[in-house]
Amino acid sequence: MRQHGSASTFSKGLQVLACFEASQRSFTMAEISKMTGFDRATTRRLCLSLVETGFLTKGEQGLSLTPKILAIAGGYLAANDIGLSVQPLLDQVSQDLCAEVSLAVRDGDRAIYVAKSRSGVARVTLGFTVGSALPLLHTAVGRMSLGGCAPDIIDGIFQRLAPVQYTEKTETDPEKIRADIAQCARQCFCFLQEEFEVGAAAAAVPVGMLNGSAAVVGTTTSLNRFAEPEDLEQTLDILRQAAMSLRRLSIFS
Amino acid sequence: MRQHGSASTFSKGLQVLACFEASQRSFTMAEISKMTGFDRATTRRLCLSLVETGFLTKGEQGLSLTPKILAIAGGYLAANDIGLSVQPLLDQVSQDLCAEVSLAVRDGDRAIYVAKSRSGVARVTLGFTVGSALPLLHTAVGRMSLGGCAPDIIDGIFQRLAPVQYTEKTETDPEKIRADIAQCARQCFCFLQEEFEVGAAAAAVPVGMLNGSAAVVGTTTSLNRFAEPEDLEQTLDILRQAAMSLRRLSIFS
DNA sequence: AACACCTGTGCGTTATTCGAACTGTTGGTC
DNA sequence: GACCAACAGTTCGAATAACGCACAGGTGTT
Repeated sequence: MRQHGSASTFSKGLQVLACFEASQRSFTMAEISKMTGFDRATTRRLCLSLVETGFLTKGEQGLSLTPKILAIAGGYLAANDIGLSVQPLLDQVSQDLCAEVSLAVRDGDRAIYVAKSRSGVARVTLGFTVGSALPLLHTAVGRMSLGGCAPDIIDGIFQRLAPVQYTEKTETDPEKIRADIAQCARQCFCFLQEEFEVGAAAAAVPVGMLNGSAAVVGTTTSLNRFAEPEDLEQTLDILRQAAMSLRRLSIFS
Repeated sequence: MRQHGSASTFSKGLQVLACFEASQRSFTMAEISKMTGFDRATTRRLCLSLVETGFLTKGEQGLSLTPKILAIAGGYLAANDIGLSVQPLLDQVSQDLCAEVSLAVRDGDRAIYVAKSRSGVARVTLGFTVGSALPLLHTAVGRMSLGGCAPDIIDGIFQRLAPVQYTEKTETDPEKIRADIAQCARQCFCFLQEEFEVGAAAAAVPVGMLNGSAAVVGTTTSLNRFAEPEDLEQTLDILRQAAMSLRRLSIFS
């Protein structure tokens, strides 16, 4: 049931567009019809509109996104001054840490990377980019972004999201995850090992709010990077300084 | 007049969404109505749909994009394997060049950055990010992406686009720009100084086609970086090697 | 040949959308 | 305080865009 006064056909169309978040090279109209639950003819009309307006291209394998969607994403990044103020800072931090560093924000039931830097000397990459969506419950940036949320928000998230077993080390007990989120909030950092990717460790610290979304800065690297206890402290120190520098930018509140 | 069998309301809505490419922090419905030419009530309904579906948020200053659009852009990047295969390569090249390096593709009447790397030691950044849209006629990546286009495509572009005076050094004579595009095609590189940004020089070389769009790899740096004639040759050599490595990836054809 | 899957098309029906007109709020100026 | 500009919210009758069912065709596989 849509709110009075909006456009239901447009809303349906946006659901079709959102199907392309899945990292699939191309989709058939039949697949999209199944994903959205819309009638085949409805799906076809909406897909044709996306092709006409330049958001999709129609190839032999099916429908694919064009770079046009990137241009709108670029509008979000420019509006939030990511390129001029956040990126150079992350580039410096990545150099200091010799690891991938990212700024992520919570968007509904996931965390999304809005900036990312990886110096040439960093060895590990999981292939994430600006725009990558990460699970809230199983990543350092995800849990840290929940750290400042009201209990009813957290309750809602646990109602909608079931824990997922990404690796053998993934914690899947909801109560333990909740407790860890609360601890992250108290200690102002999150550190996870191999919960989301085998062989990978991740740390995150809170930054503040970016245009209404909780923002955190984090790093992902290989496990052996944290062989000594003081390795984590050193990393967190650098991330905290990064967060402090980020907070000085006018885009955070 | 829409093609038979597509959805005009959805197409209108997508025009509203496309307004947010402009790097403005927020927009009023009145501004969007002016930008699109739609009736105020129509604009309002379409905007409400974007808010309901989570693409926009409504704040005191007006409507702003949420990170949701980034997630779809992330789908494009993941579908094209940008994070796992292109980005590490650009990171390495950026380290080698000590400069910002980007992969751009032509999308209609502009070039869009799909990947970008800037090592911590690079001094210059213009603040562009993945998603930044650059003019075709006045940037190295833009002109180089036109290098492989058929004459009718180039004719169409010159019919739709008038040259713009970005700096005192910007070439605005269409015939001279055409001649330069042709020369870029012959010599397989483009090098421009201060045509788009004062104090900046840019070089680009072609890569191939990425999902139907012409892709080029380029670098932007300060003018004094090319004080000696052999400086450009060295940069082009590195970019050409990068292009060769990129072409080995299965995503280019 | 049969089957599964995907796509394209026509058309009667109706739900959605449109846009004009009216109303309300806010901030700035005099 | 009055007035104005700009923006936003709402209603509703009319028109049309969109829906979805049914039919038809193409392609690849067995």
